[in-house]
Amino acid sequence: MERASNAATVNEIEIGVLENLVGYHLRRASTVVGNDFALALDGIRQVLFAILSIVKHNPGINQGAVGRALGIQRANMVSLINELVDRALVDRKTSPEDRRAFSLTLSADVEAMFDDCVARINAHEEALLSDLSGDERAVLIDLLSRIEAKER
Amino acid sequence: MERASNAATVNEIEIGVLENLVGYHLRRASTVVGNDFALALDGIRQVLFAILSIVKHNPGINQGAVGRALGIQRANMVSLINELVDRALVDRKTSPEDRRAFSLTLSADVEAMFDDCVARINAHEEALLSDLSGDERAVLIDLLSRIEAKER
DNA sequence: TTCGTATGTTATGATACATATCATAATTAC
DNA sequence: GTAATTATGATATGTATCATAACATACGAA
Repeated sequence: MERASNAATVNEIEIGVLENLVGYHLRRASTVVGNDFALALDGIRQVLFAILSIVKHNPGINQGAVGRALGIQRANMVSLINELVDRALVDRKTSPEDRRAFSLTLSADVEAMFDDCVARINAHEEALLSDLSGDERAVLIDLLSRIEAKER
Repeated sequence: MERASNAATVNEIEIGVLENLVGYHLRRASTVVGNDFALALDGIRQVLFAILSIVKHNPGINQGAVGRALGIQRANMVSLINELVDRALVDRKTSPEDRRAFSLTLSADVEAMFDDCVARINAHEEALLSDLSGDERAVLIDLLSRIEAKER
């Protein structure tokens, strides 16, 4: 290969206005982190871990509330919770207070597995953010949170 | 509703470790921006605009190179380019230098439409980033770029 | 000329995400 | 207290994203 000065073949591709678009960089960075997360966690997807974290910190919560916290539609929560229940990571029993709803909790013995996930995630984030100082990481999370707040 | 102090019903849901995970916030922020992009652009998805930008700034580029620049697999580029060609936004002709490849260029009269997209995107980003100063936006893009560089 | 590689393509499957509709149960309004 | 409204989980459906494997054709290098 290496056919002279053809942008198609070389690494000198101009991305144009994309360069200054926050949305573009968010997308790319999010994908990079998501892919590395998948490699590091092996089976526990980002969504699944997010649900586990919500359930762990809010025992007895129901599907709809988890979905609302994470921006996931009720309809799409069903199979996600099924998946977690099938894998014995989450216990689902009908709520005593509301017979329509399920009360979700982490299954027994999942705490240790959860902590292991956290350790792997910390290592994975550490690897991806090794170029960023502690201050920079805090600034990043702050800036991202302020964008999240614009959701409608 | 409003059933006493049940986390499931109130807005006081603890997201736990997610709070400090860059990956989580990247995902949420990226989704917020992506959804607003869709509302603002009406029909031109983020990917499609990204491709248009690459083609505009690298006339004659081929599909594979565009995909490499954007992190899109060759196989998945096919239907995306088809879509742009069908909508008369991109011209595709076999490259004179390489009969396997297509030479991609913006269709005639698409420049104006492209500029209109840019204007809408700028307005949409301005709305989402209104809480961030110019410095903060620059810092954000810098931090995101440094994460993107970790792709493997 | 042959062999390895690049390009575009097709097929396929997993995941993500939105919408509409439904039955049941709970809440609110009257 | 009954009726209307709303909430919850579920099912079905469709679109978009993204990865992988396999193929034909064309190019480049040995």
